[in-house]
Amino acid sequence: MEAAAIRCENMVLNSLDGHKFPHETNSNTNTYIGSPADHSLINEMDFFSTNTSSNIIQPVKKEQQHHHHHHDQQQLQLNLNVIVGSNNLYATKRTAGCNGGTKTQSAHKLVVLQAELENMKRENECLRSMVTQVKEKYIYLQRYIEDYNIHDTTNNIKTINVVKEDKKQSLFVPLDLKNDSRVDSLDNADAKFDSIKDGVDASMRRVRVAVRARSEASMISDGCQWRKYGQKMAKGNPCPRAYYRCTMAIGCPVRKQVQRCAQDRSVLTTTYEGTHNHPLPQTAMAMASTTSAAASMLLSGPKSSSDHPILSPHYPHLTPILSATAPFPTVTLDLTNPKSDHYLRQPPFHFPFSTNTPMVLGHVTSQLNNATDGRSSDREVTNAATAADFTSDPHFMAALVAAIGSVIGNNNGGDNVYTKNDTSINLYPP
DNA sequence: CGCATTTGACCTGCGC
DNA sequence: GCGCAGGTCAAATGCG
Repeated sequence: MEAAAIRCENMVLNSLDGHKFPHETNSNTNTYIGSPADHSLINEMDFFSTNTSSNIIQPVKKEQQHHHHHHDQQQLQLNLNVIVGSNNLYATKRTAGCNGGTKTQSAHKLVVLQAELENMKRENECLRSMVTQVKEKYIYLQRYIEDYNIHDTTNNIKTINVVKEDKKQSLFVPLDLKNDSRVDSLDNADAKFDSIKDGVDASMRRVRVAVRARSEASMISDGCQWRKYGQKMAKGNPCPRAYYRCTMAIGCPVRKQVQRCAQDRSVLTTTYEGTHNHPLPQTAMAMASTTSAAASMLLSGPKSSSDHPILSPHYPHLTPILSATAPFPTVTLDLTNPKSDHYLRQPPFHFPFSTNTPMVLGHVTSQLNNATDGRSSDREVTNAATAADFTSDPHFMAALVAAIGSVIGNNNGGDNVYTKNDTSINLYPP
């Protein structure tokens, strides 16, 4: 805070360089404290110098030499004296050697002080005007940066943080300006930065990827460490829903829900939410990259349908679809359908997760996440098109293939191919 | 005893 | 405004 105040003081003083003060045009009659035209520092004034050829007010050079090493500090003090007013100046002059003069001297002194006061008032006006200009320029730049970030929020979380941090470092609001309405706008801008960042973070955390798989275990092992923090009975499902949070790193926002399917108790639905903020073991990379890619896709929105891959009609089981019934955008990967034999010619596929019971990988399809309550809505129809666009994203599909490859345990290092140019998935080449 | 799990209470958003 | 459902918290409990 103190450093910021000093920096602002320097900024204001620097901004005064080259500025022409009103009194500069009248320098023959008076010498002014802190005048840019007179860079020699004046600590005290000898109002009663015997040197009649000089100006009325003479700087005391001896004092200047004594305090040369306190240049900046004393300049600040002098500016403070200017603001305080004439009383302090009068006291200063008394200490400069006034031994009590005649009435003529007092009258003369009064005239000098009044003139001094008037000029100081003008100087203060100039300073105030310059501070206002600096402040207005800052607000303009602030809004410019703000608008720039609003129009580029898809991949700029880091940008927002950097700009906000820089804004905090550069922000200085003088105490006597805090009641200014324009200063309040700075606070609003700051709050707006927070809301933008929080909004992005919240949306990142709310995007979900659900995996349906057959397992007799209470929870599939996906390579991460989880801690259970709650359990609830969900409506329409006699099986409780368990809530877990990632404990591999402090503050990791990733959470998951585990619940058995009401129609088929052998099916376990695991819903992931959020992105890990820490390195992951190899066994957890596939699933994490899938959820991360899905989250990114949902945030960036559907792409143009003009470049749809051919995989959707040929591999309908690899078409993730947004959930319409879930409260948040959700992509469900269904690994339970036995019709997968038609597509996957290497049965049985053993689930690599550390469940005690091997699971037969079924039809690798994606479907609406309505397994728990069977509800449907109009949103399903509208989201179907969105989901079709969703699958056209090569990054998401690459991550999806990686996850599926790890799930089915048949990823033999490069055989499972998905390329942007081919826009197709070849899980099992001939 | 420390850590993980359980479980009831509490909060929040949404629909009526 | 009220009730419901989903989600989270935190004290109580269990276990190694």
